[in-house]
Amino acid sequence: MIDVAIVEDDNEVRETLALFLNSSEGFKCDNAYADCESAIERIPKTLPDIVLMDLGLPGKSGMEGIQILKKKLPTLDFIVFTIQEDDDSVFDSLRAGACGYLLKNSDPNLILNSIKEVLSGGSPMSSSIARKVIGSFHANLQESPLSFRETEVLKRLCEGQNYKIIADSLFVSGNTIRMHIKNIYKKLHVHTRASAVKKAIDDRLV
Amino acid sequence: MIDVAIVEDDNEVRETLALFLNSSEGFKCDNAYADCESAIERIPKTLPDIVLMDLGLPGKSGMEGIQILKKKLPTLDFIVFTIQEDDDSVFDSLRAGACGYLLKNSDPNLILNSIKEVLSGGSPMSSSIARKVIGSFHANLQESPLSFRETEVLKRLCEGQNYKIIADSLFVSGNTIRMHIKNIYKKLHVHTRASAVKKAIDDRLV
DNA sequence: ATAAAAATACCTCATATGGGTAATTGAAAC
DNA sequence: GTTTCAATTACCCATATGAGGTATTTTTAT
Repeated sequence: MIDVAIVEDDNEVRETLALFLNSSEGFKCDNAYADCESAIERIPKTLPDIVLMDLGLPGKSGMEGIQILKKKLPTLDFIVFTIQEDDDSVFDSLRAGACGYLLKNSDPNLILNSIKEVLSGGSPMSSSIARKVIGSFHANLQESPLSFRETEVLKRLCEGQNYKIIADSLFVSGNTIRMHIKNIYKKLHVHTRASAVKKAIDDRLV
Repeated sequence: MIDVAIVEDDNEVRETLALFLNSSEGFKCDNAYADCESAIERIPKTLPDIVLMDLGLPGKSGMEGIQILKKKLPTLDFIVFTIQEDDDSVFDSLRAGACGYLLKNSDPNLILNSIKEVLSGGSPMSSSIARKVIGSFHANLQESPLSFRETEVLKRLCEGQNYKIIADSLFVSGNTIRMHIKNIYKKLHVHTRASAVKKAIDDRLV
C-alpha cells in the first residue's frame, strides 16, 4: 500500500485527487494539506511514502516546502504537481529535491504510474519537461575564444593558483603568465580574476 | 518517413537495427556506419532526421562524434544507444548535445517510440538515467556555513566587484568588507578570491 | 612565401589583496 | 542576566594584481 500525501490549495483538486488515490488499488491518501505550513508540521509525523506537491501555494511556496521537508526527511520523495512549466519553476523544484514533475492536466493513470516509477527509482516527467532538463546540459556549442595555453592558465586560475605558481608549473616565466592572463581578460571582457573564474565556469571554458 | 542514421561498430547489432527500422512503418535507415569518422564525413551530406549513436567505438568516441556533428548540424538530433550507464557517459553525452539516452537492452518498440518522441520535442531515457539526471540537480542540502551578510558579500565577489565597490553598495566601510572577506575565506577554507568564487558556484552558496 | 596568431619575455606604477591584530555594538542564546 | 556571536570599524604590512607599454620567436594557415 503506497501512502501518498498531497499538498494542494485548491480544495476541489485536492479532494478529488485524494478520493481517486483512495479508490485506486494499492494506493491510499490520508494526508492532504491545503498549505505547506501544515504539511511541514504533520508530514514528519505521518511519514508518507511520497508527496505530491503543488507549487503555487498561499504562504510558503511548494518549492520552499520541498526544501524544508527534504532537509528533515532526506529519503522522502517528492513529485511536483503543478500547472507551472517555466524554467525557474522546473529547475528550482528539482534543485530543492523533487524527483518527478507532473503537470496538472496529466492523465490520472499517469499519476499512479509516476508514483510507482519514483518509488522504484525513476524520475517521471513529461516530454517537454524532460527536454528542458536535458537542454540545460547542452554546453554552449560556441567554441572557446581562448587558445590552448590560455585555457590551461585559466584552469589554474580557477583553482586559486597565483601567477608565480602557474608559471612554475608550466615552466615559463611569470611575465608570460601575466601576459596570458591579460589576454584572457581581454577575450572574456572581464577585468578581475573573480569575474574570469565565474565566466570560465558559467561558459564551461574549463 | 523518418530517416534514421546509425553509428555502431558491432556489425550484427547495426545491421539488425537497420533492418528493423527499414521494416517498420514510417521509418527508414540507409545511413549505418561502423565508426564516427565515416559518420562525420557522410552525415552532413545525407542529412538524416536523427542519429542513433553508440558510445564505445573504435577511433573517435561517440561522444566526440556527437560534439563534432552537432557543431556542424546544430538542428540534428542524437539519441545515445549504448550499454554504458555510468555517470560520465551519461552526462558527457548530454553535454555534447544528445537529446535522448537509450540502453541497448531496450525493447525495439521503445526505440521507435523514442525516435518519435525526440522529433516531437521530448527527451526519452530510461527511469534510471532520468533519476541520474534529476539527481544531478539536487543541491547540497547542507546549509551554508556563511552568515547572511557574508553571503551578500560573496555574491558581489562573484560578480567581480572589488571591496570598495561592495562597501559602497552595502553602505559600510571598506574595512568591514575586507573583514567579511577574510571570514569568508576562513569558513570556506580558501585563500584567494578566485577559489572563493569557484567554491561559491560549485557549492551553490550564491 | 608570408601574414596572422600564439607563446614567450620584460618594464613600470598605482592599487587591490591577503594576513595579522584589536575593539565596539547589538542581538540572540543560555 | 550574562555570555556568545555577528556585524561593524580600524590599523599595519608585504605581496599580488591590473593596466599600460614593447618585443622576439615559433606555429599555423594561406
